[in-house]
Amino acid sequence: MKKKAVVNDTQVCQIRMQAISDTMSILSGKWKFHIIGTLIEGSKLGFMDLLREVDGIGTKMLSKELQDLEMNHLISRTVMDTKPITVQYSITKYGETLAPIIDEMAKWGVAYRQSVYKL
Amino acid sequence: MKKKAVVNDTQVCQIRMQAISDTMSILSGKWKFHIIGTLIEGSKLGFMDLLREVDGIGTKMLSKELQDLEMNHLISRTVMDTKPITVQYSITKYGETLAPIIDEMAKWGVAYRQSVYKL
DNA sequence: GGAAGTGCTTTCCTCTAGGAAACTATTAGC
DNA sequence: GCTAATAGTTTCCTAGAGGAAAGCACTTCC
Repeated sequence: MKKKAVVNDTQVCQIRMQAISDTMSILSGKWKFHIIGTLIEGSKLGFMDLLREVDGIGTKMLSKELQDLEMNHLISRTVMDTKPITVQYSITKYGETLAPIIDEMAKWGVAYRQSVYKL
Repeated sequence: MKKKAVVNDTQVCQIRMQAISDTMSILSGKWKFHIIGTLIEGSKLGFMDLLREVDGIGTKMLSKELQDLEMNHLISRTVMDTKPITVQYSITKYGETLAPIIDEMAKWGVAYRQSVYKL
């Protein structure tokens, strides 16, 4: 008989692992953290604004990632009735709940840089 | 003249974004969070233990991810002088500093599940 | 009337992350 | 001698992530 997993074999762990997988799949990809981070800083931004703010991203990726995030209710898209049509993207209340994760990651990243510098 | 980015154009933001990128690149991939999470729970584990605990991972991925993590000083590898040679993997003090990030992600994932359930 | 700005979508391409399976090497037990 | 467990490495394959560039629809300025 095959040995069974022990450490992770409690319900709490299973749920935790599942939760982490969920979070990762929602925030997967190279750009979502940057987009969300940018939208948290500057609340209302247009497509072109984001294209300029998020360094290196292209139109296809931005468009796709924005759709993903909107589908998950993390950001909201509002078409404005302006002369050349404009769109405003902003974080939802729900999206703002990601701030603690982003903060922790930023904190850790900064500490990492410092620890590497010291070596 | 091309319009310039505004929101992210402060030093604080640049550093934050860089820090987030660093963190993401170190924790990139499908498995690192699971491996680290597992090692935080059950401090000392062998290769085969991890293979059983981290559900779905294969030998190649596990081997590669462990090397990555060791290179970044997040885990330590100790070869034991036993009859069939065994290896012990465990988190370093430094690796433990990731716990807050993992906790936040787990918390958020759990909340996400609940919010989806309510809709 | 043409350039330039808005907000995308679509096509085409490449690169790599990740999985399956086979293989190495060593030791212990039956 | 065969099986099983230890800890990996190597090879082969593919699905998908992501980039570059072009196209599309609309408007406004000069």
